[in-house]
Amino acid sequence: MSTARQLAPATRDGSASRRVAAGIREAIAHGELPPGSRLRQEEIAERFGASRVPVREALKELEIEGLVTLVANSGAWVSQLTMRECEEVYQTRERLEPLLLHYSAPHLSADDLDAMDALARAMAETEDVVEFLRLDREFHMLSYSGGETLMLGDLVRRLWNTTQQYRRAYTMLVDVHAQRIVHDEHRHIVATLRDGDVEGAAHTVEGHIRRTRRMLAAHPEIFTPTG
Amino acid sequence: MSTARQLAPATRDGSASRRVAAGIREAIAHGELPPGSRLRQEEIAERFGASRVPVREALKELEIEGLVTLVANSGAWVSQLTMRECEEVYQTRERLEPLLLHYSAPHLSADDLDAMDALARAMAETEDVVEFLRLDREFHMLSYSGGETLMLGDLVRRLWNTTQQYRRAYTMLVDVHAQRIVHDEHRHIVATLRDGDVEGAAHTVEGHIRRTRRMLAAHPEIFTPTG
DNA sequence: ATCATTGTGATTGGATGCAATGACGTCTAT
DNA sequence: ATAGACGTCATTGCATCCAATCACAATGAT
Repeated sequence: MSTARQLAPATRDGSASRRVAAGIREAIAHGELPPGSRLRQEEIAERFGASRVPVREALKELEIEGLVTLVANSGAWVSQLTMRECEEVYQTRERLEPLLLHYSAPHLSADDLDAMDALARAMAETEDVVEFLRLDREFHMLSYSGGETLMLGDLVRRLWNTTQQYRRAYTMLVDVHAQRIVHDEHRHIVATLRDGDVEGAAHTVEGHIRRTRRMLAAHPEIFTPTG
Repeated sequence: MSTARQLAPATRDGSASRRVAAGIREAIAHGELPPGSRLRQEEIAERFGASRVPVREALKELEIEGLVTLVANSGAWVSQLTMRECEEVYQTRERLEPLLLHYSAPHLSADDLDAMDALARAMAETEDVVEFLRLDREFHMLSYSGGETLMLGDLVRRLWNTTQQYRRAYTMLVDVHAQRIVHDEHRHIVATLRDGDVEGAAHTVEGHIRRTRRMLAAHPEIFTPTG
């Protein structure tokens, strides 16, 4: 009956809920679904050409990840972070990302480092906030791509996802060109990694995150009322 | 028709999947479901007096937590950790638990510290491995109970859950009385917390976890073939 | 006029049913 | 005898269906 269902023709490969979750995740990341947005099961189901069952599983998945807040018999909303909570995520990142870099660094190829360098350069030149954020994320994720970890990699990705909104809000607030120090840090990370100085790179990453945390803390207006 | 269903009489408060997840979690923690066990949806559904829908949501939840491994069109198994993966979890704990203690410590009451002391003493006296593990967990969780965190507390609890099996296997392997150093560390944690030396306590916790990690690494026979 | 109350509609939670996939055993051909 | 192909069965994935709960508005009482 439904035409939308025909577009997703019975793949039955167990990927429906995963596809829905990925779609919602992306919509949140892109700012299409800002924090506090209501998520109606039926609406989502229609959008992705699925029934409500995989949608519910996707929402569950996103809830555990912290991206979505579920209330029984009431509904689902895109999670909002207070400033305090955002700082918690950043402090967690400060501890985990240096560790993840230790896992990843030994397996990064020269090509990977070149690509990181290119991303850092592109960031310094772009004017577009969205592009800036995309490149930044890609830079760091590439630096972590060598680590074949059980959960650490996924965990860090989740932490990035939950704070993406506030990073965007902040970046849109300040001048992109005022972020010169970001580029210096990125170049320094690549340089130390080239030298095989993993500890140094990890230290820079930690400082990089800490500095960003403090920048965010200086702009409480980004956050929800109860900051 | 099913009698089991009558025992869970239509609470409809959205807690079915959560109850199922909690039940499976506990069964895994208690060793009733060892790593590698197959989890059949229908079987679980009957056991908890629910239909397969909440069971699937529970399995999804446990998969994200890392306790269960889901394979599309095939089934669900209790996750197995290699030694390398277990070490990753422990390294993650080494970084996160000191941070969590920083959140918690300022809100711990004198009563909490007394209770921790009592738990540490009880641990030193028990002969039972299961009791030993229960007390150990309670001791640490109590030390973290003051932290009103968004995700850090849950995260740490999850990390404990995924490695519980291997802690038990290790504890059963060695003599309980050989763990004197554990008790010293626990007393030291309580003492430093009483002094208000959070940094010192955090440092001890970090060392405590690191030492345990190395103890586990010395017993590769605990782990699954691909260690 | 304000507050409590009741009823209606929208939306979620959970149960059942059916199609599809995968595993396993059996049969056949070389 | 062994390897490959086929068919059956158990089990999962998803859609549909029904009941319970909640939000909100309209009504009535103080």
